Amino acid sequence: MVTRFAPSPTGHLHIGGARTALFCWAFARRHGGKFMIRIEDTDAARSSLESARGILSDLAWLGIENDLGPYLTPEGTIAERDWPDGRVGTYFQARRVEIYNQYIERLVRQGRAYPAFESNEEIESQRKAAMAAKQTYRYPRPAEVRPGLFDDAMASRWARACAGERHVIRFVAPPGEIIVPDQVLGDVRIAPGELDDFVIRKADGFPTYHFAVVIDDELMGVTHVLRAQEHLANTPRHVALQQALGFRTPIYGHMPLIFNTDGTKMSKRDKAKAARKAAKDAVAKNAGALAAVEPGALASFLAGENDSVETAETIAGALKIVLPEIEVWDFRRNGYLPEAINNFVSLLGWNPGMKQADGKDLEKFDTAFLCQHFGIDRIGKTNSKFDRAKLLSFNADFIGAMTDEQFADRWLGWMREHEPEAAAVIGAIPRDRLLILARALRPRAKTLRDALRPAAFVLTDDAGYAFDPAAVEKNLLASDRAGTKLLAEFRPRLGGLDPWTPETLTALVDAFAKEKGMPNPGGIAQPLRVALTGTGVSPGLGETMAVLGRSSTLARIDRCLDSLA
RNA sequence: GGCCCCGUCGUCUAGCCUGGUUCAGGACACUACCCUUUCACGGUAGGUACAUGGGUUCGAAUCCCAUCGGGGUCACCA
Repeated sequence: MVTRFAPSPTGHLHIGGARTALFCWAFARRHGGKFMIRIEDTDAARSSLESARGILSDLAWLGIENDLGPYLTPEGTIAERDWPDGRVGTYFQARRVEIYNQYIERLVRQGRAYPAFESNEEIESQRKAAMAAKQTYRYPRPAEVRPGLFDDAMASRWARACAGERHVIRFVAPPGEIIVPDQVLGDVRIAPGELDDFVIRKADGFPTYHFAVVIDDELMGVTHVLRAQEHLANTPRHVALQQALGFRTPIYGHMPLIFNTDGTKMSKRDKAKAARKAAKDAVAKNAGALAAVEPGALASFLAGENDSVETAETIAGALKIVLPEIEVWDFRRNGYLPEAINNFVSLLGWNPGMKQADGKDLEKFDTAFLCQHFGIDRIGKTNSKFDRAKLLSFNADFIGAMTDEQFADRWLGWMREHEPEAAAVIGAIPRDRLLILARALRPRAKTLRDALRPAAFVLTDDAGYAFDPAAVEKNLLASDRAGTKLLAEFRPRLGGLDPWTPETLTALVDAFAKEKGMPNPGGIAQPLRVALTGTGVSPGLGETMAVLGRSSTLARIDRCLDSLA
């Protein structure tokens, strides 16, 4: 049994693609088969090795490993794995053109395909005319083409093509009904005459998607094809081709689509939309808000003339907003965990249908579970919407389930990749304090990036943070500087505390509050918090002071007191 | 528009195949309350769904039909 994930390397790995890959992989694992990756780079203009590398990297990050096809070496180069007998060679379609051409010629000589010489423009104008007349355009097969015959007319067409005349190769669509067997949807029947003579080799000599897929699925031994439902309409073409070539038809399963919550397709354009909206708001409030963005680019972007992701990201950076995540890379960069993505995405269009011991639905599981239980029979038919809030909750749960050690390591690992400056500071903190920091941050973080915000107080030195005027007013100056006075009174008690731990520090604060007859420790905790972090919001004070250490804690209090004196 | 697919809480879904045990269960989100040193975490409680209309049947979320609604696709892109 062989399943495959066959991305075209024209960008990052889309979250929907991740689900497809995950399911194909899990299905192969479940049945002891092989999982293959094939790169569909027959669109020479749009494909790039860079994209292929990115997709492979995202797949590896998710923990999806292929048995066949390209993979990323530790050095960052792309290598390929083949069957032991080397029967496939390469899994990059652009390098397999000669193979496709052999089959093209075979079909032509059997009268099942033929060169066509109309220009793109001719076809395009005919199509437009048909559309204008509200009719479905179907390429009219030339009268001289006789299905199943390679006669003089065909031979002459072939000769013109071989002589270098610009042409495409079209497939002779079969006359009968086509049945697409689908394990998710059931048999889908397409009436006779629905298919026209579609192109199987482009004028540039590359096969079209339809042709390359059919040849490769056969040659690479693919037995099961799981893909998104947007491909369903293509499948009759593939079945027709398989029959003409005498190939077997793999088992198909078309999976429901994934949309945004508002029902629109999840696409890169969502980033542009979000950035444009934020930018317009910002510029309305303050004309100079986006000085960081090149004016010409900004103007055309705001006018909706383009959806440049670069411009969108520059704007997001300047405005400190987070763009909607669409691709795996976005989630990765924003501090999502692969286990959360895998788990969440598994539930889009599939469900294990099991109960936990407490009777609730089982919906938290890892990829090992998926590899044990995934089956086509439980793939749903209805499209789903990508609910970021639920993903976020899953991510938070995975973070919550970590130990402080695990969190510290993974947080740092993420930071080294995505926030090197912060990593330099946090990485220099001694291990014991780092673990206290992890303990303080972990319950407050839904993503790894989230943890950066409450960690702001350790990212600056003792004189490097600013005091939030409102917080200072409320907690230190109000009521005749009550907070300031308490803070000054509390400060000396820190001097002799031993040991300096979150627990002893918390106890010290509590004792002081009690001694002063406060109803709760807030009266001293809040002034202290503002002194130490500059704001009224921070992790628990015990942890905060423990991470800071005695000298920093005292220095920060002194600096605060001095600034108010 | 043609062809094709789909239709259970706001969202993801269980239940549907093998009608009754379901005036429909879970999760996320939401609301209220509790906990609390800020922010979070946590705890408890709550509201919200079988698209509509016809059949079939003693009985339908479950079977059939129609309507309506949503989606995909109609490239020398994949």
